[in-house]
Amino acid sequence: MRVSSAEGIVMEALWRKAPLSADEVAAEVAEPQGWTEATVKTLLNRLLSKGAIAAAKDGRRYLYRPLLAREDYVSAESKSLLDRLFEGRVSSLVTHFSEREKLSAEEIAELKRLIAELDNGR
Amino acid sequence: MRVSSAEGIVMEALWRKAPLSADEVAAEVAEPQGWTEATVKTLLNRLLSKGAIAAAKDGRRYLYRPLLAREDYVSAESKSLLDRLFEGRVSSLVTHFSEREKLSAEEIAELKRLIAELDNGR
DNA sequence: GGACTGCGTTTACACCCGTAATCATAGGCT
DNA sequence: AGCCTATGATTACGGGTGTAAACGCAGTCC
Repeated sequence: MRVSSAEGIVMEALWRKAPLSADEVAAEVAEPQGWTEATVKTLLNRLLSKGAIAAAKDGRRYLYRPLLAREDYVSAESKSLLDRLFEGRVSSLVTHFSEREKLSAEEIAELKRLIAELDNGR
Repeated sequence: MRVSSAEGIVMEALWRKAPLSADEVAAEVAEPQGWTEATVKTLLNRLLSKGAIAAAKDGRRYLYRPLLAREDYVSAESKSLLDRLFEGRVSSLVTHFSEREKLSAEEIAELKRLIAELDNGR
């Protein structure tokens, strides 16, 4: 079940807060994306067909909530990137970033902290 | 200039070795992808139109070579993923992987080595 | 020299995606 | 009761993508 990039924006809104009505989702994403409410409705419906979200009747309207977990989505997306471009190795990606994008001192410190933690977790 | 995922496969072949004839590219990618040679030709042509590769006449045929650098492609793709899913932070991605995908001891060691290096590069 | 063949070029086509507008329907307002 | 309105459902439409087949042309082999 593939979630497209525009759909991903809608999912993010529902991951932040759910359930939401179509209106509320639109309030979250339409303006920043430059979308009309119609567009948001289309995306909600596509997500429904894909089974990525569910809708529960609430009076005259529906409240939507995610079925797909953000963690699973993030995992799938990032695993796919890693596999396609970095032989599946996180360290290759980190190397790439350190060489090309320059990591901030703060990022480096954070990474260091992380690794230390991992390392003594064994 | 957006390179689609199927096109990316073709680019990878050319990044490994170039220049190559259409035939040679097909020899590299058609079988593993389950593509016919026609498909490979289409992809080469789309990449040509997009300016991602160049073709130089070699007798009766062309030899193709990348114009887009792999590094630039990889940067764009990974930056976009990081921004969409990890607030642009490499450390968030590493955290995610350490929690969800379990990093191998070897990966951890490699990361450690990397960080140490970065860290004393200042 | 005419048929075959290897290549590049054109055309095809269905499906997904971004982006909406339009339609239908059920309540609410007057 | 009839009309406005909110809201979901249906339809639209151009462009990109995956996947190819068909076409055209320049050499190559009888």
